[in-house]
Amino acid sequence: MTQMRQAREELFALLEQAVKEAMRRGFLPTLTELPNFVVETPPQEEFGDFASNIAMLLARPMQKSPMEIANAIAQCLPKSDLIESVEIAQPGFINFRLTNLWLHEAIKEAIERDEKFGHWQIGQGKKVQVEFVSANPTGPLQIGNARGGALGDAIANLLEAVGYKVEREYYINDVTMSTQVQNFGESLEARYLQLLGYDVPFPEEGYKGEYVIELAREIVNEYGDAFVNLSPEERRQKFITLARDKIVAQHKSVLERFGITYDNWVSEQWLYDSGRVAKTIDLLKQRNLTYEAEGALWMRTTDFGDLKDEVIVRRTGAPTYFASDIAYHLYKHEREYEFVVDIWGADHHGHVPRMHAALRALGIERNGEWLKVVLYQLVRLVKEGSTVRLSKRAGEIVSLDDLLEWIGKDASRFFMLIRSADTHLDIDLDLAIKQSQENPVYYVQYAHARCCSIFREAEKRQHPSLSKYNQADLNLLIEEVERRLMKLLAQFPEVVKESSLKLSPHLLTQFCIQIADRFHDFYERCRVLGEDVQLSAARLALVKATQVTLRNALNLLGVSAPEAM
RNA sequence: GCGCCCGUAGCUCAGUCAGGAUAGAGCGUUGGCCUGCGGAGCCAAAGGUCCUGGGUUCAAAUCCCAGCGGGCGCGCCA
Repeated sequence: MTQMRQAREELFALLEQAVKEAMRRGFLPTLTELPNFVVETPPQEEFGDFASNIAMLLARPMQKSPMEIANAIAQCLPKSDLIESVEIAQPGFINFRLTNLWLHEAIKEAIERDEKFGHWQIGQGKKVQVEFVSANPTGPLQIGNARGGALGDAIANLLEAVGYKVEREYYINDVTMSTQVQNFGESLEARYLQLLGYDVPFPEEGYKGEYVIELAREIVNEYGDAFVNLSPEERRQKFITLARDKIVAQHKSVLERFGITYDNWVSEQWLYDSGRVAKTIDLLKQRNLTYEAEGALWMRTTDFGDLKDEVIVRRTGAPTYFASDIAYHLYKHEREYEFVVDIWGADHHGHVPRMHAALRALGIERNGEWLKVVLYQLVRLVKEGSTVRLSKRAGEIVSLDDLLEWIGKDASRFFMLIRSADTHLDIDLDLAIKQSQENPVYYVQYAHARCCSIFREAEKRQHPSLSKYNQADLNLLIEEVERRLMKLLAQFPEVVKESSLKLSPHLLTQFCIQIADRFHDFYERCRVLGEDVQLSAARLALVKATQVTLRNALNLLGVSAPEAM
């Protein structure tokens, strides 16, 4: 139980008691049931620490004005050493200003729990899965994949923080008979032969990127002309496999540089080879969920909320992507996850109702809570005020490698998580590498480094407060900036919980910026290492709590928290 | 045509799911602050038809309906 939660719940209970007492004394009409009121953080500092809307919600059933009700409740509030003062405000809010006790407890909590500060046991160790990036092995990962990666990994971190056991999974869309994989293998084959001096045509719809030539060169270096004399079928097959393996290895490597390590890599081809796709199709048939039409096999997804039925086996006899994806989700289900999260680009949003329909049809979906899909919108890069244009046709793409080279891992991840997933994202490359306050990544990391620097300075000077901050008297923190900072730090566990349950890391990113803001504010006004040892110790405790909070928050986002910059 | 996402300050966006107070933040702009722990900083000001129009409500950026604008999807591609 965090201090913030505890304070909130205590107020909640006090309000309930007060209403009952007011009814008993006849100040208010008697109701058998109370409405679902809230105790929340008010929008402005001067309204106090917490506010409740209970009086306004009671106005209708009680046939009295909210102000009148609020007054009656305030009069009947039981005494509590939590509350400093209570105010009634138009149109009927009850505002509480609390004593600083809970804030002090929160600071101590941060210092004591250290890297566990902000963590919860909500997940009770249940197993969940987050699947993300899952690109076609036909080329380098791009900035869109980077957003998916940053999101997926941060969401995984957040779910871990609230107590789930999380597996990160990458689904390789490597089906060799798929048009794209075939095409890619053929492109690679053509480049290989061309490098060896053969005059072969490049496939018309082939992958024209420079990276294909580079891969071909690698193969020439490793295998020489060993594939020239194979039969065309054999050679093609060989190249398709080689292409897949090489690209998957590259993906793995660049994702590691991006700070992402997966627990599982699942191959779509394997779903076929192991018979899972065929079994899935049989299962759908058995359950009478399919019908044949126009030479293809369809699934009745419309019976389960989809807009149109979907083909699962083509006229050619080849199963569709939808079929293997059902097989894939059945495989996920077999592994007994409490729920699974899929991170997809917004261009896949048409796939969402299909998958939900299929899972409902198979009885896997329990009230829409098992498969959680997070869709993210496109990312654009902006440089000198204009969009960095991408032309896939010309083979010019901005890859994740490029992004990492230009702005580095921390800035990439931070910016990818600064907005909610379902909003378009512009990343200003000039801003992202700027080492100044304008750049939020630096601003936040700098705040952390500054906390560390204060401790370094204290050690250097052997400041006597250093050994005392663990038992500091936090009552000495009386400045408004100190209180504001404490209040924000106290919110951290709830922010973690909320961003986790909403699968919304950007809430945490925004929180980081706020902390940095208030910390710099504090730093500017309050000297930490001064002559008053007791005061210094108290402020050092606040700095430590800030450091812990920032470090934990940044780590959840996958951004490093440097001790010096 | 149908479906999904977005529309909030000059710019980029929080806030919308769970309706509450004078709608917030960062950047930019303007003006100010610094001899001590990192100026890689701080303060202040200006800046808004919350896309439009209806509806529900004591109360709407938030919920409902109808439009408008932008993006995406609607394939026996993945």
